[in-house]
Amino acid sequence: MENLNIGQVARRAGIPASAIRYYEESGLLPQPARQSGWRRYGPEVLQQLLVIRTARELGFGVEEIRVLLHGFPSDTAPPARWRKLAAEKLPAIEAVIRRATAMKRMLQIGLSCRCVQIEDCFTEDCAGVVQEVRGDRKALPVMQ
Amino acid sequence: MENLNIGQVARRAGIPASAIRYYEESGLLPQPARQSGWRRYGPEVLQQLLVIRTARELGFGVEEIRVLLHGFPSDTAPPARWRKLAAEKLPAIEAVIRRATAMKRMLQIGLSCRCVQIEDCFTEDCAGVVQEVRGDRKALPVMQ
DNA sequence: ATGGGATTTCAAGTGCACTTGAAGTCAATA
DNA sequence: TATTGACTTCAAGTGCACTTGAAATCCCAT
Repeated sequence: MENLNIGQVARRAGIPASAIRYYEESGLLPQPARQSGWRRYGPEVLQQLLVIRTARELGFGVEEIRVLLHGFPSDTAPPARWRKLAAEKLPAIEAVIRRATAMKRMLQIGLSCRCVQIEDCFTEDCAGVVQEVRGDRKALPVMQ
Repeated sequence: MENLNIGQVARRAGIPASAIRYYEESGLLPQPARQSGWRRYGPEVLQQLLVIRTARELGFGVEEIRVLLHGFPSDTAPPARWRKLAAEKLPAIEAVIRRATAMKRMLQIGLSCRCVQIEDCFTEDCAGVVQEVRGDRKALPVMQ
């Protein structure tokens, strides 16, 4: 009642069991207790999977998440981990926010477009929208 | 002087020539003029690639971008395309913005964490941060 | 006219994040 | 006790977005 097997965890977390095993294999999740071979999870795994899912949906790779959770020397206290992670990741996250906001504006500006052909959107009335939205031409750190 | 071959386009757009060919093959870019086999591009391709790159960096898939640019019946005027795209994509983009903003706050909250072990961040002082940041547990449309 | 670099096509390879399949084991129910 | 469904491992497969390699062709400078 207190412990869950992988199927129950999968259902509650909204993540396939196969992905949970993959996360464990990738070092994102600690190895759970076993009962005659079956994985038994405590409730904290749901919180951990929530963190993992949030980070994945934001575009963090599995390896990056591993570093966040377990990639520091074990004597590194959480505050130091958070500082390092924040220093590394805040710029990328802010770039994501900027670009998504830009894309949103692009769509909204498109709503008032009066072009006759879609090609015109690149050369006429809508021209400048992309530039306006994304002034730079330089590569942005693709957070993917 | 007015027309560019693929290498020059690649350099100016910051996109590998191989990717430009791939975009053409995928129907994102129209087939350019040819001079004895070589692709010759007009300057508008840079604008088009800028749109493509912006969309890609925001997480749109190649197929989605194809639909935006060329996936409508040819008698569909741009305003209708924009409306359809906005209706379909604004929610996803807004979700990205919400989650990225949440992740940013999570990192910032982490900066004031006083946990002794990283596991504590899931159970003690930092607890609730993820929930606070990502109230729901339901699947969000993963925009990748 | 010749060598070097840019380009062509086509097929195959890559990396990530999983997913699927096979063959076997375990737990709960009839 | 027998079946059914959930679970196990391990290897292989998948989908996306490109990238790389090979062999041929083309442009330009010497």
